[in-house]
Amino acid sequence: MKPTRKQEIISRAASLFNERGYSAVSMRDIAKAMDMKAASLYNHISGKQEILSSLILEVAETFTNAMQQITSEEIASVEKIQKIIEVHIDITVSFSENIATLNNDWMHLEGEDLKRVVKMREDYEENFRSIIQQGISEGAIKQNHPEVILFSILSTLRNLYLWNEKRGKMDVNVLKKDMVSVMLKGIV
Amino acid sequence: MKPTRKQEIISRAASLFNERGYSAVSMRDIAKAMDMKAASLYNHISGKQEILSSLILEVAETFTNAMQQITSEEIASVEKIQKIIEVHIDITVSFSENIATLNNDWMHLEGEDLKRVVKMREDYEENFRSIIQQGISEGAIKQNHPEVILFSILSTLRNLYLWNEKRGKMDVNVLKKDMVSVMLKGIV
DNA sequence: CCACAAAACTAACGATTGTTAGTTTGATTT
DNA sequence: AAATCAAACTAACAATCGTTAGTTTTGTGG
Repeated sequence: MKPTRKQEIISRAASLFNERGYSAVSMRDIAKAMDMKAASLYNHISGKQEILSSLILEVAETFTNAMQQITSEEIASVEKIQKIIEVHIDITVSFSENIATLNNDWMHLEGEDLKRVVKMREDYEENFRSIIQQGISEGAIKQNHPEVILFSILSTLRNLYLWNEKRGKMDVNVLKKDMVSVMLKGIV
Repeated sequence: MKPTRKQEIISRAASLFNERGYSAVSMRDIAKAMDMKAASLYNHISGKQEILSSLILEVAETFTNAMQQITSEEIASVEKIQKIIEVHIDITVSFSENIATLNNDWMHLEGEDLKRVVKMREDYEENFRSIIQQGISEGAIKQNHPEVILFSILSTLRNLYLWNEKRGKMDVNVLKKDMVSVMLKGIV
């Protein structure tokens, strides 16, 4: 399916947001990238804020759904963490610019959208935290501070999108294997 | 020593940059946080860009110096990585808002400052990469893809600043021990 | 207490911001 | 060929941007 004009606008805007950030990109910048005038954008979208929220909500919901799926599975905690890593890689491949916008510009969301995204993020982290804690109490995960484990893995996963040139040359399955190995078993 | 007026301005501006990003913070916002009018800021600084570049250059040079110090030491590669982790934690404690600005707003630097910061970043990564590669060739580090190791550790370290409320309750030395353990030896 | 300098102020500038109103173009359908 | 409608356009708006010029206030050392 070829993308609608609206989808094109959102996609080009995402590239610009990722280069300079939401606030530094004007509607005229987006229009220029589309080869049109700023006013014409409003035939397709209701405003700058709609571009931001559709970029962010799309990927935030994708992550939420993936996490709920994994949480509900009846497998060992370590296996759940492995699946989280793999699903992060998959989503990053498909939504790399949405993720960049989520990471960098979520605070420019307004009203209900902002609340929803913050809530989804908190829930996501809480689910992840539970998995780690269960792994520790089962003895499958070492007794490090759970927050340190959570933070280390999540930081790496959330920044995967920064890594697209190098990742492009690397097979996704090899990447998954290496990431899982480094994060679960360490490097020494 | 009590801070100069200029230092106060830069420090308050850093807080605002971290909440909303450089582009979304106006000189009038900074002035309001200082309880003065925007024009008065110019008695102390040459412009918005000077605030940004002094925040970023200060911490970028701190990292560069620390890395050069570690590189020059005659210790095992794994020990070097451990020192990098520890020094990142120390610098994050002292310069957390500078680091946030470096991470999020470096692209709004202009001219020579931008070039310098990008160069320092590349050099830093290259030094880190060499240490990892030497560790692998010595057999002290597992044969994962070096870029995966570099990226995983660096992502975690660069995002430490996001973690200040929780870290505040945690002893820095305990944090260092846990971080080193998680990143070097894994979690399972 | 006066002189001087540092640091605040008011006012304004030209540029740019997101957005709206009203109009024209161009393609498709009747 | 006429009618229709989506999608482009021009023009303009009020607000805000970083910054400058010129003036007044504030505090300090002689």
